[in-house]
Amino acid sequence: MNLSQLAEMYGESLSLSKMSYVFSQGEKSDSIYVVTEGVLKAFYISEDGKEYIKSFLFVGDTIASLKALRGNACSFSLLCLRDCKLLKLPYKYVLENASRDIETANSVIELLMAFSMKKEQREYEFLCLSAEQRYQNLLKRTPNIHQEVTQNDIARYLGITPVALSRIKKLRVIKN
Amino acid sequence: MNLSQLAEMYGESLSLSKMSYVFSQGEKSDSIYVVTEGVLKAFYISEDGKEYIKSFLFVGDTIASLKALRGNACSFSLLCLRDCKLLKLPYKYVLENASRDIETANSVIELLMAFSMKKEQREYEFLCLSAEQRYQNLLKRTPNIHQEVTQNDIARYLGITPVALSRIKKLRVIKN
DNA sequence: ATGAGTCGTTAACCTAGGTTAAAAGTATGA
DNA sequence: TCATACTTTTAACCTAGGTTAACGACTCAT
Repeated sequence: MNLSQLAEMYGESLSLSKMSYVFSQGEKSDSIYVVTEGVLKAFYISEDGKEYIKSFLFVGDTIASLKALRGNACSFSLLCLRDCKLLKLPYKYVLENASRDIETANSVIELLMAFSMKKEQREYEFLCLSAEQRYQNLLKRTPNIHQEVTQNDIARYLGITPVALSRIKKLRVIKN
Repeated sequence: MNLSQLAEMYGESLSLSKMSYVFSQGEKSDSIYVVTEGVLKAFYISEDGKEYIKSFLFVGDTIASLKALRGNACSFSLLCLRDCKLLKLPYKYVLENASRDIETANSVIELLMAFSMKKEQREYEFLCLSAEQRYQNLLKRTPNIHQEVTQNDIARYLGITPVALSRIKKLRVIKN
C-alpha cells in the first residue's frame, strides 16, 4: 500500500476556510497532511513577533512538523491562504504500516528523499546565493507565485523584508 | 538487517589521507558513506571560485549526494580534513535490500528522518537567525568545533566570510 | 460612501557583513 | 634555522538589506 492509498483509507478529510490554522507553533500535531485543494503557508514567528516563511504548500504537497512527529511541539504554524481541503493522516498509521508493509515503507522513503532534496536545495540557496538570485530561482521554479501569494509573503519566504523585495524588483526593471 | 549491518556486509573500507577527496562536485558517486574515523567537510564551489561549506562530518555520520543517488552529478565535494576511514556502501544494495527487507527500509527511514531534521534546523537558522546567533548555536551544538576545523571553515559554514567571523568573536568578547 | 486594514512603493537613514589589503601569529618542511 | 604558506586579526571602505515612516491603491465591512 502506498501513501496515497493509506491517506485515503485512514485519512480524515478537512475542509478549512481561508485564514484558518491547520496547526500552530507550540502545539502538538502528530499527523501528516496532504493538500488536495488550496494554498497554505508554513511559518515561524520569532520571539519578537516577526514572521519567517518556511514554505508554501500547493495541491499535491505533503507536510508535517517533523519535531511534532517525534513527540515535541510544532516548531512552526500552518495557515490556509485560501479555502483548503486536506487529508489528515495520523503518523502512527504510517509507522504501523511501514513496519509491516514494505510498499508503505518504500513510499515513505520516496517522500523523505523528495523532502530532503528540497531542503538541501533551500540550504544551498541561503548559503550560496544572494536574495536577488533566490528570487530569480523562485520565479523559475514557480512562475505563477505572484498569483498565488502576496509579495510580502514572498519576501518573508526569501528571508528578506517586503521593502527589500520591492527594491530588488525595481532594480531588475531598470537593469533590463 | 539494519544499515550498519548492511554497511559491514557490502561496504568497502576506505582509508584516505588528509586533503584527499572522497568525491568531487560534478562527478558521479552513487554510494552512501559512513565515517568511522576522522573529520571531513562537504562544500560547494561557486562559479566564481568561492567555497561554501554545507556540513562537517564526524565519526558516526553518514553522507551521500542525494542528487548523485538519483543519477545526477554530485552538487558538492567531500574532502578529508585529516586522515579518515570510511565505509562506502553502493546505494543499489540499500535500495535492493530496502525493497525486500523491511528492517532495512525502516532503517533508511530513520536515517532520512534524522537527515531531514538537521536540514530543517539549518534552514531555520538561515531564515530566522543572524550570523552571530548561528555561531552561538553551533558552539552550543558542537562545543569543540574550534579544535576540529579552522575558523575560516567555520565562517564558510556559517555563510559569512572569515573576516566577519573574526569581527563577531571580537565584539562578543568586548560585550562580556 | 466611508472608514479601517492590508499591500506595494518610495525615501531617508542605519547596520551587518563583504572586500581588499596589510600585518601578526602559527605550522611545516627543506 | 630559515623560508614558505596558511590562519587570524585589524583597518578602511563599500554594499545589500533592515528600519521607519509616509503615501497611494485596493478590499472589505459597516
